[in-house]
Amino acid sequence: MTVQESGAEPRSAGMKDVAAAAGVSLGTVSNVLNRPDRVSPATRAKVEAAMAELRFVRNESARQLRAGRSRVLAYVMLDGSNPFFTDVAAGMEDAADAAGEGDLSLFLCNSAHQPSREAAYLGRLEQQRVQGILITPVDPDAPLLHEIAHRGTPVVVVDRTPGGTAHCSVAVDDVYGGEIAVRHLIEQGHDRIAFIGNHTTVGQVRDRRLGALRALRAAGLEPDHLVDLTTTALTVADGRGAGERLAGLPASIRPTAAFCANDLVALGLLQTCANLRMRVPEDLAIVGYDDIEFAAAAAVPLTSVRQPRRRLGRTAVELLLAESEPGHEHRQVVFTPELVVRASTLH
Amino acid sequence: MTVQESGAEPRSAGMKDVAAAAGVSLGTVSNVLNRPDRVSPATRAKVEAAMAELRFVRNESARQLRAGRSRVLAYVMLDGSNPFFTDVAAGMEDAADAAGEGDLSLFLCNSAHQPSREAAYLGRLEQQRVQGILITPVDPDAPLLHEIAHRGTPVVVVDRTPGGTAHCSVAVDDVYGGEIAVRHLIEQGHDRIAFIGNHTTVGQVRDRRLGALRALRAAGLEPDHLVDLTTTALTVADGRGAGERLAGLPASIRPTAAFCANDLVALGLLQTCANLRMRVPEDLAIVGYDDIEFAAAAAVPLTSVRQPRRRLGRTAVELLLAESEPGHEHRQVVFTPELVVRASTLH
DNA sequence: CCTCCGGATTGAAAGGTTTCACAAATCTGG
DNA sequence: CCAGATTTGTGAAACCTTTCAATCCGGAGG
Repeated sequence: MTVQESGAEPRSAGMKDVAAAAGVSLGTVSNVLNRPDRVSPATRAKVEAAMAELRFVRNESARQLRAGRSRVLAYVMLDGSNPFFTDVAAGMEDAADAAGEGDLSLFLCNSAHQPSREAAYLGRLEQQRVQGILITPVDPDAPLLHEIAHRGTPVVVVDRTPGGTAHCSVAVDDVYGGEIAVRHLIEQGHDRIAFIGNHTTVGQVRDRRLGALRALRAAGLEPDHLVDLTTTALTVADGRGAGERLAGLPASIRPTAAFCANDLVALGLLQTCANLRMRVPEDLAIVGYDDIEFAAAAAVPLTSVRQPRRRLGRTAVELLLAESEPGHEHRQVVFTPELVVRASTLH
Repeated sequence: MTVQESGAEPRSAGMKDVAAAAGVSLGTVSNVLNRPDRVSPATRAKVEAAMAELRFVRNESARQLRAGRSRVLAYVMLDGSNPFFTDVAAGMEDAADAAGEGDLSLFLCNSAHQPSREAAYLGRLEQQRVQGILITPVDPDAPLLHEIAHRGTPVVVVDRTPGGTAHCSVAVDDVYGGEIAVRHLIEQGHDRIAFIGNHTTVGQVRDRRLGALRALRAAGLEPDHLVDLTTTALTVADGRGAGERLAGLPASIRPTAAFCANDLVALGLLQTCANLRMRVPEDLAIVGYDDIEFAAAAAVPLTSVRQPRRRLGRTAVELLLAESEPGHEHRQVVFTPELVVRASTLH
């Protein structure tokens, strides 16, 4: 009963072949695929048998060509090895699964901070006529994003607040996040606090620092109670380096607490403390940012500012899907972060 | 000079429109795109101007339809939030960039351990006629993979060793990895060693444990010098739990060292030690597996078995691209892991 | 002046699916 | 047994690009 025994695959079978094998017309095969209820059970069975026999695989390119748009969403992530972004992506997957009824896939693209790679992905995605692009861009104000949106592919900016209102976006209130972190430290009795991060280069970090200053002001402390330890990036190594500089300060002016621009930095700092026998939180209290899984898993569990990562991702997808609705207006959604207090700040 | 001012985009321009606008034939536009040297500078300029004017975006679906194959690779990853896999993916990106001359993109799909999601992605990718699929499967012996490969889409299995020789694969020698880990512990004077992991359910973990036993045997120790603390998965929480069980053992039989099936478990164990005031490595030496970035960044930097993660990814892509060569034979590449010794095992 | 040549351009076919107006077959109820 | 409604099935057009054989043209060589 098998149809062929030769080893070499004939060029893969299309609907035309299926139609011929089943003795029906092309249109009927299409109906079996797309509107099974419009076709009698008997013919449907015949067609399905033929499809199995011929190992028919639907040709997505042809479908898309006809349809004009694909059923694919893509997230161009800034850094695939940062747990923060993978969690955001997980939220997107959930939303895509839920919304698409199995008919919507999410592809991930990692720009790894490289503008050229980001541009290459964007170009490919646009040519692919994807249903929409989610992106945490290297540069939130790059004109390419506007162009793409303007040419008709919906774009949602994630975890960045683009200057204008040209796209939908989701973000977290970083000023507030900085504020609650430092307010907590002040409440714990600290009044000389290190800020560790690259606030001169990254907008997010600048905002967190502004929040820190606001908390000081609210407590009646001068801005110089915030001691800047500037890093070049936000890696564990940067945290270690900052820790050494911190330890090198004379005890009279050394901060008793540190607010780190992200958890990686905080973990690096924590490691230096362990090396130098500084006790956490007794000698130095530490607050991180992001509340990645490893923050809770550290030797001294880290107090951290939690961002609703999965929620961020889910919302981004929802905004994206809403773009196709008739009278769509771009929305800027801002979430509020939350302080998670753990041992690194509690005596 | 602009062509239209109305707000609504007319359905996006195709090559036909460009040809009309430039006053040339369709074929010429195609030549400008694909074989620019075959076209005179003058006409090329005209055509390029028209493309810019009309905001022409090439339609990838139509290209693919004609070409029969796309220039996309995809990695279906088992767990997007495990740094191990994101590093493997980074290696793949490098290789794809290098090999494709900007003409090959890698998309990431996260199955998150869910067979249904994995199957959905595989179906979509096959229908998309991607150039090849890289996958760390939920179940390495699932028949679906064979079917796909058999229907003509190249498949490379990553970090798993499928039973047969039906695909190319890249993996790491887990038996050897287990062996060097435990040999190291033995050399440090330990002779009662805990093994922490889910070796009954995961092939990789089973192999690591086999290696551990082999090291014991080589040192003339009985297998019962390995104390199994079985976990349900390999998370930080599992590590914490195992740590508590370990601490609960009577001192007379309590192991003085632990070999953890991955770094997450080791980090969890380390945290419990910190809580319970067990010193590492004095009271308990710890070896992890994978050497993720956080292993080095832990409060007590972890000794760990390093897998060549990026190399794994690069090689996988190379194997995949080699599949299209004429007389291709499937290859099983196995890498050798390497022990990275840090403070968690050194007095 | 004619032929031939090579570079530039053209036109048509092909690739696999979806859609839609339409034909055929079957059923409803009078 | 018939008109009309309903259910099934058909055929052709359309989607946009690439490819390739064929045509066109100006110029070189005879």
